Amino acid sequence: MATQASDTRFELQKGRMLRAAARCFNEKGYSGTSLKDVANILGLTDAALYYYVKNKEELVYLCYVRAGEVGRESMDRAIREGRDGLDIVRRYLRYHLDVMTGERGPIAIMSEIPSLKPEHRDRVLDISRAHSARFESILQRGIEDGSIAPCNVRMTGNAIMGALNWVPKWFRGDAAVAASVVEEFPQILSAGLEP
Amino acid sequence: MATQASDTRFELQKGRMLRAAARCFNEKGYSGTSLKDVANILGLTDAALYYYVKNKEELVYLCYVRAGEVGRESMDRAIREGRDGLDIVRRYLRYHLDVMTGERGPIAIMSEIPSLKPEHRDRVLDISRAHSARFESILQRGIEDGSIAPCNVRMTGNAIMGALNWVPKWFRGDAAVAASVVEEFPQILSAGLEP
DNA sequence: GCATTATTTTAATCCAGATTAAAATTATTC
DNA sequence: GAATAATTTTAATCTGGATTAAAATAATGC
Repeated sequence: MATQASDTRFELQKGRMLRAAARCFNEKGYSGTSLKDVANILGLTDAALYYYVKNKEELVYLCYVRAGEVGRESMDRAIREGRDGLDIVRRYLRYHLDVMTGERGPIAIMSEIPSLKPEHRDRVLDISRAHSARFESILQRGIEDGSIAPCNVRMTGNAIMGALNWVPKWFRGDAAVAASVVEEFPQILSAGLEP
Repeated sequence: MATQASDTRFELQKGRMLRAAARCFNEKGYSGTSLKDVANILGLTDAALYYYVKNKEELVYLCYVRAGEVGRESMDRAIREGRDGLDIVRRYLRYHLDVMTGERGPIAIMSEIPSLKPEHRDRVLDISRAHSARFESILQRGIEDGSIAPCNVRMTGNAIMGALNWVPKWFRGDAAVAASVVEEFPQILSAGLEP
């Protein structure tokens, strides 16, 4: 057995597997996706996936953790580079959409959190809630620095994150559409925030 | 508001079943929902559901058809009553959210369309696409009558419908939150449309 | 009340797809 | 180029919830 963190081949293949799984889950739904479907994309047999993951539940869990990491990275970068609240929101949306629709995508929609085992479910919920809370605090910051009009940050956050999370539902990998999404979505979603 | 045969005992119970199923699917995910879960809410045994529905696939299908009908009714009413494009958009959002968060709700998130059997899947996709197309044409009408600023109606439609469709993901039946959603969401989602 | 129909339960079976163990292959090390 | 470790496959088993048939109960009409 390899020391997982250092073994590049193992980690590369595992990453490919998570992306293939995310694609399947988004396109075929959870129940409509068998391990065979995921394995086929990789040119493997379903049983081979068990070398990388304990079971299907863990596969889903890791897809969700990965989705969370990608979201956090986009937000980190936006906060680092943005000038004010509104600018950070727009950057976050752009960076995140860029990943979602690009090479590192797709990102799994978290539709099956409740069927994860308790520890995994709680972990994913924590990640998810922390992300929402961070986004709301960016909105709050924007209100305070005058770049965003006063609003209910909870509801506004729900609205924007909802539109964002729904993207994988209709986006199917078309590069032209991807460009259009990255270009226009941030503007569309943040237009209503201006004072 | 066709009440049709829905006042028979059979239809009433079937309606209750669909609402219970929608609630389970939204809260526990599709794979996390057994027929027993749905039956328990109704004080029945899982096998009893087969009196109302051929199988689980049909249960999901009917949840989605019902979601489509509710959406269409809200849109019909908004078009009937609205003054201009923007006003119709706002009314649609309010009417639809009112149903989603009210007594007739919840409405199932369509997460498992791909695992429906072909005829059902195609039917739901048709309904879903028609609904999106109608919404886009309302946006277009708003642009033409000057109530909405020129925009990419496809993308703007995707954004607004995404935020709307995501609501059942975080809304859990709290009446105070429901009031807040119905009150604020339409404004939040349409603020960016004004010229 | 009695016959008929509607609804629900009990008690099984069924089955697709997850999971596993062992064997086979492929890569790596020295 | 053996020896060892990493990866994948083959060929089963296992399993939980879906499904079904028949029997039991409740409702309705006459």
